[in-house]
Amino acid sequence: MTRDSRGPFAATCPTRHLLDQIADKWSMLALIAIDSAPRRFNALKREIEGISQKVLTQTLRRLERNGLISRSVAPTVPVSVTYAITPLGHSLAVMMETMRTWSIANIDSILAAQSCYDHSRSEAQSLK
Amino acid sequence: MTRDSRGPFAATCPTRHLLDQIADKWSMLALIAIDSAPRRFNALKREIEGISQKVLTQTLRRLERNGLISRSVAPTVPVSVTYAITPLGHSLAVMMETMRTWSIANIDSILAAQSCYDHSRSEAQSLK
DNA sequence: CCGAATCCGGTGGGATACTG
DNA sequence: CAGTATCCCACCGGATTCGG
Repeated sequence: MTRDSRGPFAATCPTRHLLDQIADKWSMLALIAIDSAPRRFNALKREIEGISQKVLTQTLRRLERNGLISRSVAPTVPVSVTYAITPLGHSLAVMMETMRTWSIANIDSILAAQSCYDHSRSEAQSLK
Repeated sequence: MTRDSRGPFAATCPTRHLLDQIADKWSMLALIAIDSAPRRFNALKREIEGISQKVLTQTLRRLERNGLISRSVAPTVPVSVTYAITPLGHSLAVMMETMRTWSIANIDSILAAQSCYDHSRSEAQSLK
């Protein structure tokens, strides 16, 4: 965990560092959502189906800490908080969008591979 | 959790489905590693610093199930198992490589944002 | 060498209630 | 509205052992 001269998989390389921070589905989804337009907290919570408010808060904090989104508070009553993408975050979101496109184009191949795999496994199971 | 017509963040859309499967750092690292060249199990374990053999096995199984890598067993003694990338997996790995390039180019910005964020937080802490 | 199986501690994350 | 605080439990993943 100390030597980092052996390539892109050493524990201390930039790739690992980035992956540690944003390689989870909630971060990516939140980034995509905010990239399309600035959003309020509850709007995001409603839009990202299945996320809890606790996890959303944690996710937004981490994205903000990494300089990928910005958080601005309007001193109204009650307070309204808006999250917006930063230039850095947008350049990352572009790649997320590419992945989104890819997933739509290749979902059928993946589903087919899954059912094929599961099918061959259940066969092996039955003749045990 | 049932209606998927409201856009890319509904629980059942392809993006979510893909993210559920591969949006973790180990999957991405393993995919990049295998994409560069076919590998044996222990070679991967040695290369991907910090992963346990249990988690590596789980990760490889999931990638295989999704048709992103292939697993071939050579009937030698002892058995030698080789993992290789599939065309589908390669097309995904290309994007992972793009992210890797991005992370190297932008790691300084991220690190700067982090220390800036942490610094302002510790200030707020001290005058509480 | 490649993996399956078991045990087990830590923690991620859900549910709920409360605050400014 | 936008969180924070607390409880609590499932499951993730590490260590170890065993098998082909």
